[in-house]
Amino acid sequence: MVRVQHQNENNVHICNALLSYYRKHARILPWRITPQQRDMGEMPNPYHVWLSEIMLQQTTVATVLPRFAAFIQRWPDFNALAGAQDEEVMAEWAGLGYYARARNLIKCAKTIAENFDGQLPQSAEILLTLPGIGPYSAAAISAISFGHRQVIVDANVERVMSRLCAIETALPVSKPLIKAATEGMTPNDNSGDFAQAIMDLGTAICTAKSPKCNICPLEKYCEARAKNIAEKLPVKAAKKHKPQRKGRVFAIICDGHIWLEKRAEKGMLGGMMALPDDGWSKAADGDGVAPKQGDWQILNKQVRHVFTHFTLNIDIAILHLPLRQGDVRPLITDKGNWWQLKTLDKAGLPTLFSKAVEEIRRHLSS
DNA sequence: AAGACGGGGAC
DNA sequence: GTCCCAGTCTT
Repeated sequence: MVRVQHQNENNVHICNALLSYYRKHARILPWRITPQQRDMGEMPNPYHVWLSEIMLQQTTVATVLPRFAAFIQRWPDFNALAGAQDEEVMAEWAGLGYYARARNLIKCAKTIAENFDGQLPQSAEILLTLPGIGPYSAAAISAISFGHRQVIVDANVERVMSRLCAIETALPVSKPLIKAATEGMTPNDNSGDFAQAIMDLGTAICTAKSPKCNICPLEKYCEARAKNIAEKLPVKAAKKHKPQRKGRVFAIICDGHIWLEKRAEKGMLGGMMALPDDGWSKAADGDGVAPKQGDWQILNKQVRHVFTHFTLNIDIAILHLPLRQGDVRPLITDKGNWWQLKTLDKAGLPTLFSKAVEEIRRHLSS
């Protein structure tokens, strides 16, 4: 059909424009090789690609850069990461958010070390079976690491394709349309660079707000630009109201140290070291009840923190507890949980608890 | 199909 | 404040 033929030719032009843009303007990132290096037959380190893709899920490049550097320095390959203590990895991930990623990162590394001889499998189908690797990551890792032809759809691709094709159907209903449009445009060779080209374009030019259409290499192909609706796309479903929650965290202090608990593996902040709380992390306000009897002091300053599905205001309760000389036994609370004694340091804690520890230190030094 | 799941950066 | 981001997993 004429329509399809036209579509295909146009796709080739757009694809070439993107690859040309990437050749000239690709961001230099530590987990990438340049298009020129790829020309020379070089391939990126699959461990680096995998680690970066997991870290980049819902997380910006600027946030990932220092964390990626710390991880590859401490654990340079799958076997090293698989051999690490789980707690060390969780602590190194602290502050990055979405902690299920860290738990799955550990599981995935151990699977690769044990079942795949420390080598990342190449096929997207197998990658998809590994913990923490979904449809996007499986396609991206397979294409970028090993040059397999994959159709890669992330938030950048969704935005760029929605605009290129003037898709006015709202996400996520439009996802199949976007996937089909991307499939028709993805080259047989270099689908990894093609996707990364869209990501770089989406970050630098085809941005969510105030896209720079006047300097876009795809301007003449963009249907949304022609209709002057680029900034309105993609349409998204209305977001839900974010409820407010309140609660309390408890800090037992002894001699510059603090008792922390390891949270359950599942659920919020799962597997992370934490200040004990009064129940706010379980779908409701906290009850304010301390996990251990004593002369608790409530600090004046509250801590506010925004999670994905609720905002939280907590106060901080402090109890000074003398420690017998040399006594480092775990403290057993009235609820039967075990706490571990740690130095009063915000490192290795999720951001909410880092903020709380900051307040506690401020209080103690005043 | 919808909800759970962090945090930071841009405006 | 709002919106967004190289998503995945569970229900």
